[in-house]
Amino acid sequence: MKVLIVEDDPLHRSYLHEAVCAALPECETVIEAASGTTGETLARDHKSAHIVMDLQMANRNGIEAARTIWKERPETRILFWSNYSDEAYVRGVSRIVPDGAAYGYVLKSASDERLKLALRSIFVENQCVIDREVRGLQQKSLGQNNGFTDSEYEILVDIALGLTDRAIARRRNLSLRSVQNRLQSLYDKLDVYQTVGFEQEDGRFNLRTRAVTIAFLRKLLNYSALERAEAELQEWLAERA
Amino acid sequence: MKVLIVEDDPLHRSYLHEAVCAALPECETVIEAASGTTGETLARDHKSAHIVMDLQMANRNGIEAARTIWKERPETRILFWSNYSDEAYVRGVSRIVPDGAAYGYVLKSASDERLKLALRSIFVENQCVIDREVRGLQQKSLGQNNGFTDSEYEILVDIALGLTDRAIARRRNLSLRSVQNRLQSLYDKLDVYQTVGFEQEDGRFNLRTRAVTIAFLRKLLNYSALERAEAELQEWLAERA
DNA sequence: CCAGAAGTTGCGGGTTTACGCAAGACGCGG
DNA sequence: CCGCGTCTTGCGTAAACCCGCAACTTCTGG
Repeated sequence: MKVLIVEDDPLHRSYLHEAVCAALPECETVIEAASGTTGETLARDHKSAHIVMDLQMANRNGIEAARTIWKERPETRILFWSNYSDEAYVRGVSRIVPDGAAYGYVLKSASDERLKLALRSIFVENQCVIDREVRGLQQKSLGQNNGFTDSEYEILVDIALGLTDRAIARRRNLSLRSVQNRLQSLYDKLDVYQTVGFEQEDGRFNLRTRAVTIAFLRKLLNYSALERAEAELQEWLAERA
Repeated sequence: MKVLIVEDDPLHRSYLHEAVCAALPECETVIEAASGTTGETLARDHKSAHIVMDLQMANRNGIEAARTIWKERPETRILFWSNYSDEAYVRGVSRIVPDGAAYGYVLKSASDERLKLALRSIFVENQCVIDREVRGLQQKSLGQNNGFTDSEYEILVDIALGLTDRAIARRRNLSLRSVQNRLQSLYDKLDVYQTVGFEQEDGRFNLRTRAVTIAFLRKLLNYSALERAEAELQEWLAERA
């Protein structure tokens, strides 16, 4: 077995290296990549079938890298190893995993034991392993009791990018009013309407920007999600030139 | 000499521990804290004069912790050791450092050598050491050729929080129009006006939200800056009840 | 002391947002 | 086939936002 490690931080990388060797005696080669892009090319060159991938890396982040890798060979098994369980990451990952693929999501705060178990489960048993905490988020966002529907999430991203209502309407093929409807339900769910003291006066927030902020604070959005969304936007803009 | 290490990540913490011991043979005790809050209390209990502090930690981030520590004993020497050199962090730090205090800012990507040098410079020689890259940012933001003035940065934060023009006016004791002036100069500097294809049509951005997004993408803002700003806002709201 | 730069305010008007109201469109179990 | 809930869309309005124009207040260097 050959395992590819994609991880920014040299400390974490060497820790992972050891963990892999300890958990998988049948693994005879470990390759390391220090960035998303080199991870992609190494995966291609070595036809890697077993990858451990950090999310949040400096250049190209883990989700991007995983997407291109999975696009080329969807049966690749990837274990995501991340510091955070932001809903933005969880959504990002579950959006790109090909159906039937085995993957895992383990937090860096997990114990050695847990990490090793996850390594064996995915790479040997070909089974999905998703951290309890992350799992919770998934449930919540899929079962839409408190979570956001895809259309709400989509429009959240759109306003976060700074698009006008009209621009969103064009992009998503909707009428202006529909865009605004979706916005309203987003505002409802995000609970943007805290009238905020300001004594007796009106003193409301600017709903649009406030929604983005709250989403950020609740980790529905984060830097990497924004970055990806911005890239998609630029792409979309380019192809209608 | 006694050194206090405040750092989330166990790997980084033990790495730091070793680095401190190697660089400072005169250091007989090393104390470790795994979060900002325990860092604060340990600093108080031990009257720590030498601290190495991570920024971005899960609960209370490094800037908060440093602020309360410096408030109690401004002559404390703190070396910030961070993954990123976001302008938001740099601004955050330089906003709270007491004048005359010795402090340092070293990136985690720096070599062992550089880290050890910084440790000696600050803790033994009582000298400021700021990473080249970070220094560049400081220059740029202070010498305001391309950078932002304080008032522009302030208003950036205010709209990022989702305040309305009127609310900002009240908070900063300005007229509505002045707020809007500052907004305009912010928009100029952030270069929000890329009309963006959309064929012949108007299709502009929503300037307000777009400004926030661009600031995020350029790391003028980041999660921890937002978090702090939000806390300050709530505080301000509370004290006018 | 004055000219000029920089920042603050008021006024006015064009545009964008937020949202109530109401008419259709679509899906789905009975 | 009908009724009902969930989207979508249009219309209209009040508020918020963006910003040009122009009068004032500080400041600052000469």
